[in-house]
Amino acid sequence: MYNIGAAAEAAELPVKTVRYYADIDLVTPSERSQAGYRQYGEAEVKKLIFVRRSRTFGFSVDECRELLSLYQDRNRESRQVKQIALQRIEEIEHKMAELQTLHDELAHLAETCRGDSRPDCPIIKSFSA
Amino acid sequence: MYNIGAAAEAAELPVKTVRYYADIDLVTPSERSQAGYRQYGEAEVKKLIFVRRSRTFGFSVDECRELLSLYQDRNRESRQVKQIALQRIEEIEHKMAELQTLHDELAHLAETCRGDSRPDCPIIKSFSA
DNA sequence: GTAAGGCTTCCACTAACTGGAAGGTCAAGG
DNA sequence: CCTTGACCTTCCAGTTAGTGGAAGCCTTAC
Repeated sequence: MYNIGAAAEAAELPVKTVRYYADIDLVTPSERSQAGYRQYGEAEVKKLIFVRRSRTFGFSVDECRELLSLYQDRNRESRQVKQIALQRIEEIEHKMAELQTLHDELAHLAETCRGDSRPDCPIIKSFSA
Repeated sequence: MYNIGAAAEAAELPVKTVRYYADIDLVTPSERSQAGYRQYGEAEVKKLIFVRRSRTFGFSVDECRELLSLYQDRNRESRQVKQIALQRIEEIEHKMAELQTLHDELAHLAETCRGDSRPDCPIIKSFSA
């Protein structure tokens, strides 16, 4: 069992955020200690990690709720799970393509910058033209 | 010259957001029409697109301001431009790796779902275990 | 010339945190 | 046993980045 601090560290999230997720019933601790401390198990930590990754890429908290439910709702039809997953995958692929573009733009910028003190990155011209 | 609606469409951003960016002086229209309409040139539209891409991947508005200034501030030292760019590239690569993980998780989920009405995606077990 | 659609400002609201105060808990050291 | 420091609690206020809607002006098309 993890206290909130340990769970937050394991999931690479701020403690405040983990507490917030508990408040909104997105990822709730499996129990409370006598003193009222939130206690998280391995499964909850995995959920937190999954949520962090999903949030990082623009899925709203409500979408995360839906994605999480893919894993949790055993009554959901397999077909429906598959459909939602495929839809999200498409979005992710679009995001990846854009991220690649952003990456390439910055890489090109970095490359063409000579790294010395001359303030004449060629890309500046191409952009402001 | 683009009116705000055309600029927003070209940049794939909501009109409201473009207006907001003007309000906070992130991307300002190059001029106003007699009637007070915001007028955007090609350069501003490119900036809007750049901002949208950057925002999509977790750069804050203030970070976008910095990234934009890489393109605009001709007095900035090339070395400094390069350093900021390289730093952001590292972040982007990290984001891409996580996005890939998320993608693979969902792809695996979709694959292992049989697509019929049986609610027994194997990944559910692996997750909740 | 009037109706539709786009533009303006302003103000209120939302989502998703984030910071800080006031105070309880727990393990370690003196 | 007691205290000190790190960690936990709730509650409330503030922030960021939009977003929705009202009231009203502008432009184009029939």
